[in-house]
Parts: sequence; structure tokens; C-alpha cells
Amino acid sequence: MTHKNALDTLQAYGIHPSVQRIAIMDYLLKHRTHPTVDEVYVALSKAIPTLSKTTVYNTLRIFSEHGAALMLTIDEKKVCFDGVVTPHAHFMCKRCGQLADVQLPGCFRECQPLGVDFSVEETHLYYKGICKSCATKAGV
Amino acid sequence: MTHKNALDTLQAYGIHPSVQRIAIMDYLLKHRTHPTVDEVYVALSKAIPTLSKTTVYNTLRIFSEHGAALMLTIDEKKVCFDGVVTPHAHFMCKRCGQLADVQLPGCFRECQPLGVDFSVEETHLYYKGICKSCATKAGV
DNA sequence: TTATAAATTTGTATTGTTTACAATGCAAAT
DNA sequence: ATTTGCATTGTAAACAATACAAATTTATAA
Repeated sequence: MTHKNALDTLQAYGIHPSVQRIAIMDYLLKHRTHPTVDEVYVALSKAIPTLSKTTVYNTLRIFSEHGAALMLTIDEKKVCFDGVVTPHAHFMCKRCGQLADVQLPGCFRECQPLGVDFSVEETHLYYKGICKSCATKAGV
Repeated sequence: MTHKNALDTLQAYGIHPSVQRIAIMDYLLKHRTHPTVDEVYVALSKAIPTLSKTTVYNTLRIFSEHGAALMLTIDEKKVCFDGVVTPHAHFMCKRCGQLADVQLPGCFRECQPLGVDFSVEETHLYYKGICKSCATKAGV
């Protein structure tokens, strides 16, 4: 199947479901656009008019704490969230700001940090540069 | 030599020097603690009482735009800066928040992003987890 | 079912970081 | 001496994110 079920996903990560949590997880699973808190809030406010932005903040934090979503801090201006938690990298265009998924280099699995005295719970890899679209526009 | 010269570094990256810029670069080169804007501002205010925090913001942004410093957005609460621009990874302890340098895995050099249609200008790799000190304290 | 407790949500107030912008300062060039 | 252009300063404003307490919902027990 293309999309995992929101309710099942919550339960798989030990997160107690609620209308709001299901709606937010559903949005994450169906919109792989790395949305911000505000984007999720605006999008869901139509269906859930009483939704509070605080709830979106709290819920997305809970998701990331339980490993059900990724918190991306690539853009220094805003935190983004990713419902895809399988290992992958990201790319951000410095010009247009778009955030895209990138397949991990094949050898990356064997790349473990060297001589470290800490336990690794998350690994983040991302690239910044100029996307093709922006390069074409500006390049001339 | 241990520390590069601040003035030389600015000129090497095509950044017009000034008292403030030299002082900020000098601080970065001598304090490899991944300081925040505020930390730089507070530290330099003693020597330069008229220093404006806006200048620190502007200057550090200019540094990172010219490749003379790295802007680290690992901690979602605050942006940090790194005067060490040679390739290396980072580790952040989720409990105490410390940010440490980590040697890149040897194989990492060969790890290039796959099938991408963008030019890579920056590569960021970091780990999150629990440092030994925190693990020892809490672990028991 | 009703009562009680626990968890979740809501909305406002607040905090704190970052940016915008206009005024000022400064130094090199004319 | 004047102009030009960039850098700096400081205030105001924007904005993201959090704290907190009240309200609501859900779960549990009687």
C-alpha cells in the first residue's frame, strides 16, 4: 500500500490516538512535503475548526519523541516534520527553500562515527545547494 | 599553527575586514564551542561595548554565506556557529545539550548523494543521542 | 449509570530569537 | 572638502515556540 494507516501508525509507536492525533498523522502520511507546524495547523483547521496550534506543537513533538515522525531542523527559520521515518537524507535548496528527500548513499550504512563515547539514537544527513530549477532560471 | 589568523581568514574568504568582523572571527577561531549569537555578543561586549547584537547576527550570517563559518541548526532552539570549516560531523546529547565534534567516518568521502539533480554546496552530518556522562549519571 | 480520575485539548499570555529598517558612523575615493 | 558606499547601531516589529490554567474529553471504578 502507498500510505500507512494513521491509526495503526500511532498504535505501532505506542501513542494514544485521538481525533487530533489521527488527523495530524494522517496529514503527515499523505503529504510528504515536510510541513511546518503552521502548515499542518492551517490545513487541518478547515476540518477541525477548534484545533489549537498548541496541540499541533505538542502532537508533533510527541510523534518525534516516539519515533513516529522526524523533526527536521535544516532550515534555521522553521522546524519541519517528516512522516517518513525510514532512513533517508534530505536536500534543501538555498534559493527557493524547497526540501526534498534524497536516497542514502549505498555505502552509508557502513559509515559509523569513529571513536565516540555516546550512544547514537538518530543520524541526520542533509545537503544544501542549488536545485536544478533555480540553477536554470538564474544560470542563463 | 593552532589558530588561523582572523584577518587572514576573512581576506581568504573575500570578506571585507572591520574591527567587529575581526573580533567575531577571532572569537570563533579561539573558542571551538559552537557558540550562539548571544554567546558571541556577550563575550565581545566587554571588549567592544558599543557592539550591537544585530551586527553579530549580520556578521555570522555573512561568514556562513562566504563559507568562512558553518551555521549549525542541530538544536532546534538555537542556531550555533562553527569556525572550523574542514569536513567533520557533530554529536548532540539530547539530555545535556552539549555539541561535540565528531570525526567523519573514513568511508564518508565516497558517499555521494545518488541520482540527484542539484549542486551540493554543503554537507551536514550529525548524530543525536546520550553522551557517556549523562548515561552514567542516569543509567545506574 | 454515575462519579471520579486521568489525559488531552484549547486559548491566552508570554518569552525569546531573529529580522526590518532607518539613522548614524566611518573610510576611501574623487 | 565632498561624495560615495558600506558597516554599524539601536529600536521596533515579526514570528516561532512555550507556559500555563481552564475546559473538554476519555478512561476507570464504583
